[in-house]
Amino acid sequence: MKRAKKKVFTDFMTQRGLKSTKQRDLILDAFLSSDRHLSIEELYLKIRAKHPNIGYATVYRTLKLFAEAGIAREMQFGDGQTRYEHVGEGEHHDHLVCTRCGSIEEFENETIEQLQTEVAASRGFLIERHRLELYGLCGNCRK
Amino acid sequence: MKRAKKKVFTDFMTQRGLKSTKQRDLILDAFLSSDRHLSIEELYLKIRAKHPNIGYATVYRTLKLFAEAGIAREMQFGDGQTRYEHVGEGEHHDHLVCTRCGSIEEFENETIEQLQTEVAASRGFLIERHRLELYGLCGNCRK
DNA sequence: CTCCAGTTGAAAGTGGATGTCATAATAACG
DNA sequence: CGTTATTATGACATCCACTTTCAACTGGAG
Repeated sequence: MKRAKKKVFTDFMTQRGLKSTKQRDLILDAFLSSDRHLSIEELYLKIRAKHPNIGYATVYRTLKLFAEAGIAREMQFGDGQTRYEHVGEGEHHDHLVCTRCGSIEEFENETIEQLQTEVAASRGFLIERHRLELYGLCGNCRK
Repeated sequence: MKRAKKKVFTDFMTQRGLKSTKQRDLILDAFLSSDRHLSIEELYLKIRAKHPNIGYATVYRTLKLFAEAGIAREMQFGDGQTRYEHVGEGEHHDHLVCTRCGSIEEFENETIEQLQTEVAASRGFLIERHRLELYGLCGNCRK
């Protein structure tokens, strides 16, 4: 899976005539081996710990590249920071965001997706993408 | 309906010991008589057209007040601006956002809400609020 | 090895939101 | 009605999370 995404990214780079660099390899590794939903800042600090001479702008630009390459997706959960999540082949999921501890779980529900399509169709609306987030208390925080 | 919201707001102001001012009245009128989902900037410009000596900060602060009073709600649709929508008594709805013309329609679907609750329950998650947005092309823009 | 297009990191720039503060306006009181 | 204690306003400054700029620095094709 990591391998697969690395391949997707190198192919993307080749196809666009972009270069492979130490920094990009580092950032890709850090991204793939991280929890999902890290912000630029978080990933930057994480990498920075081991490689103090990497710039914020590079992390920023590289994450954008990941998004273009289709291995990452930008998300906003209302905390004022853009977060990047991993994207698998055509996979989609929605989120449960804990308002206390900030943890983010994922879920999928085919029936909901189906209903969304119906609602849209009844308005003549063509869905390109959607976002569904449930905010509240996660199991841990309810105790 | 406008009357009702005005009352809610004046009650809120009284209860909090806040003053009634020309500016607040103006902004409230403009807000209530506007399309839904205006950004601060949009409402500011709209008011500014008739009343050139009103400040952006006043609009900003007043909208925050509306939100606290419960007659408005802050929303983010990913265009980098905070938008304020009208809120009725305990009412809730989701959004269809056109990625071409930017128009925003609303819809409600009880079944989807129900399914959300079930998904959350199965994870031990307690929903406080949610957001569901469908992005795509509206009827007009598909033509 | 050379050379050039692509990269990097530091620093400056942006845009929207938010804070500051002297001045102005409200509303309660005398 | 004036006075006065607050509260509100508006111009401006600041913050913050990106986003762009640019001179110095590679990667890799030839």
